[in-house]
Amino acid sequence: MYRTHNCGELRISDQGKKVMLAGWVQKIRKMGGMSFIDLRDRYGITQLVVDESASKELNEEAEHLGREFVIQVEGTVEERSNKNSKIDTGDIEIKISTIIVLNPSLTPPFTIEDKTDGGEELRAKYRYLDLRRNPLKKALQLRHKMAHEVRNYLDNQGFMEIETPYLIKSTPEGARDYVVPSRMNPGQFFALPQSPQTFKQLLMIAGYDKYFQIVRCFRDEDLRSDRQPEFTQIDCEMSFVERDDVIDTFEGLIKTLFKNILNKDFTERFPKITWQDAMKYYGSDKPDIRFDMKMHEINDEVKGHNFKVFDSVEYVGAICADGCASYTRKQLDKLADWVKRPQVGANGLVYIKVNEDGYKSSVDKFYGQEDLKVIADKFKAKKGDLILILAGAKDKTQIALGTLRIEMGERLGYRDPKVYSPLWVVDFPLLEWLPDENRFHAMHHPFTAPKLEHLDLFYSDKQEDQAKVCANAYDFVLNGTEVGGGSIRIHDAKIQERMFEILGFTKEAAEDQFGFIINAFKYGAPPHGGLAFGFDRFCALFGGQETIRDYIAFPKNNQARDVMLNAPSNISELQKEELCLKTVIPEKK
RNA sequence: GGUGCGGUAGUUCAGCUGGUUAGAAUACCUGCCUGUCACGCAGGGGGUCACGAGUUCGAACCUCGUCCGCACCGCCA
Repeated sequence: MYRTHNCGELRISDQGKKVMLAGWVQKIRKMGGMSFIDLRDRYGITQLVVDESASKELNEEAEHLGREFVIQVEGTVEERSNKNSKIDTGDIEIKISTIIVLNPSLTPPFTIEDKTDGGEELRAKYRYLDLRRNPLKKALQLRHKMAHEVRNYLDNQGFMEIETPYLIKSTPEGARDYVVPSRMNPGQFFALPQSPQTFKQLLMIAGYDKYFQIVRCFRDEDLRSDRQPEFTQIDCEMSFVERDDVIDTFEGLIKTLFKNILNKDFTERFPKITWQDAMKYYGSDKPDIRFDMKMHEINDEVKGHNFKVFDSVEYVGAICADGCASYTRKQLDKLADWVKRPQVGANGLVYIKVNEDGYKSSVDKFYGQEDLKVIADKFKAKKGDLILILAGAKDKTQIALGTLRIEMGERLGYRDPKVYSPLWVVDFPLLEWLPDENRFHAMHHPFTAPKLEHLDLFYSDKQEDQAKVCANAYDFVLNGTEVGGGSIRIHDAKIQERMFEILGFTKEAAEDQFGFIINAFKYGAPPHGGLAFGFDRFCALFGGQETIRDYIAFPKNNQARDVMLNAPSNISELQKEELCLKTVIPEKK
């Protein structure tokens, strides 16, 4: 037996007990005749003490311990003379009688503390040491609890968790696939799933009308702080449902998570806004509605004043930032530079300050006090507010203004990670035009049903009609992050065939890529729909973080490498031969 | 593919306009210390200034290239 208790559970009520503990040496404080040792495990820290009553041997043993040694001790629980209110076990200490070093440790390359001195790269290389730190421990605990709550809720609702294969067929739509060569089928490849989309639909056709799976998905695309090449979805699908049935079911799940994990009650229904309105008022399909600061078009208010920039563009829009009229010329110039960076892409920035003594704008030459007042009133601007105006092509400028809105919200402290503002974005466009490829692609995925009232447009020959078709799709958005998305699916083989037609598939290509599901639709496919949550993002948001890396035990770095394993790596010539692979690395220009 | 920031002691960083024996904090080692919990005090060791080329009497510092990390844009149905 190594231990009778863990390092986080002993209390003053255990006083006098003989106990055995095992764990890692967090810190040793030598005080001359006596030593204190902080012993750590997953559950907490318990102070061990070796004092004058201990033998010489024990004192010596204690002095030769180092950080992160794994030790086992025996001793008696005693009340401390100096208590430490910062830790749960702070009222007691263990007066130890024996120390056994189970395993020594090299000095770790960074400190195993809540606030470590290690940089990200180093911590990634020694991930197993980083995982000993509290913040990561808490993150993984949160993730475990979330997964547990999800399974519990969905099980109670009658959902079945069914596993689907990881070795599947590569398809041209969507993200780049990770592929796996097949030894037994020389020259051919499996793909790892970007999501179990088609399988869950086949399960609906098979009659498993409530399915879910907490499942790994793979996408070979560039990384971000909230994007990993392998990530986890809570993947769900239901039969005999309409959009609001799905939304209701999963709003229930989300509310349960909020209640049981964060103890937050959401009594109201989550708001629903259309994609159109999201773009119009927030310049984003995943609006952060923790703060208002809505965008408004001001074409009518600004055109016809001989200001060529505004007169010549498709769209002029603005936001009103509370209390920012105090911005200096220098600050405004900097902000103008910021919006002109390629990442934002605006051409310039016009401002109106609402000062005590009237309006002051960067376009006073063209607009009088009355003109500026009309604009300010549209935003209900108060004295001290700052109106920021962008102009240009509508789509691009709305997005740029949305980016500026987020920046101003950030600066004004409106993006508190402890405040949660969930919403549903609905009525996405079904199709998106790809000018470079001169074709449509499915905005969500090619199995998404068009809204019934748009079927006429869907069957129209005109591309401008097709572009107007709305999808029966919905995203769940939390604090400006897309956390979930789904749709009612096509369950009619004819509509599915039409969809592939619009997407530019020949009959043969559609048959080749998706024949299995088109065929399945012919054998009694029920109406169905579902959604999938990005589980890593969900966990990160609940933990108040923007980056998902801390919520994944062993994540990849920016270059999609595992720096601890040093993977990916080369394989042997024999392996390559068996897999019919030959290395050809294209030369760089 | 692109933009920005960065790479100096085990670690996190400072190092100004090119001129030093390249510093600080922390970690580590040694000694002292009987109530610490960011213990304290004294001392010590520790550097391929990412790599390569160039400019210069002289480069951690300037130029060019390469590599690596992070954030973002493109991309991610």
